[in-house]
Amino acid sequence: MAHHSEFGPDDEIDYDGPVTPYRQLAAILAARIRRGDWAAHRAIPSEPRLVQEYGLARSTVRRSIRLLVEDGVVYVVPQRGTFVAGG
Amino acid sequence: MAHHSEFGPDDEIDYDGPVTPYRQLAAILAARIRRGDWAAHRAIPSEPRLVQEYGLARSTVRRSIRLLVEDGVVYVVPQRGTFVAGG
DNA sequence: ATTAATTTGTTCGTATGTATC
DNA sequence: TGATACATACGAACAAATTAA
Repeated sequence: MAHHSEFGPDDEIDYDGPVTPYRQLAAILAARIRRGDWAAHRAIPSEPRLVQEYGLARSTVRRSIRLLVEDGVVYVVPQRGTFVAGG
Repeated sequence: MAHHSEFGPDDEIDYDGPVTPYRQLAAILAARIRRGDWAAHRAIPSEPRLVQEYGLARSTVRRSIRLLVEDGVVYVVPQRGTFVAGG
């Protein structure tokens, strides 16, 4: 039995589940940030990188990032990258 | 002779019987879920798919699903699909 | 100074779900 | 029954800015 919640972020996208892929990716990235994969004001992987890593379309990846921005988890610098928000 | 109850769910809709088609479909789907065709939190076939598979109108299919929701067998996620309920 | 590579920004088209009328 | 709306996902193309060679 896993030690995370029923719909918690795993590391794989589930297309047949009730949670949309873009929300799954957002949860995954948020979890990785909390876990400390990237520190505050450090860049998370680029959009093409996330596309490759999770097998999603870029438009979907961008939707995830938009969600994370709205939640104050990350911020985007145009033509530069997406960075972990923080104190 | 079949090994299910007298009016139990078959895999075909009987239009001449006493049970309404939408209740038949609901029973069929419930049986398929019990049988393990789809696990908990997995999507069941889409409405258009069920329309095609069972030769029913979409409104009828939706009525079946509503019944299954009321019975706690499945739950619907708007703009996403219908999923098997489960602990 | 040029060029190429990288990264986000934008738009279009197609497909599939459910929701609604 | 049929049509339309809304949300989502994929794919592709191009623009704009930055950075590195």
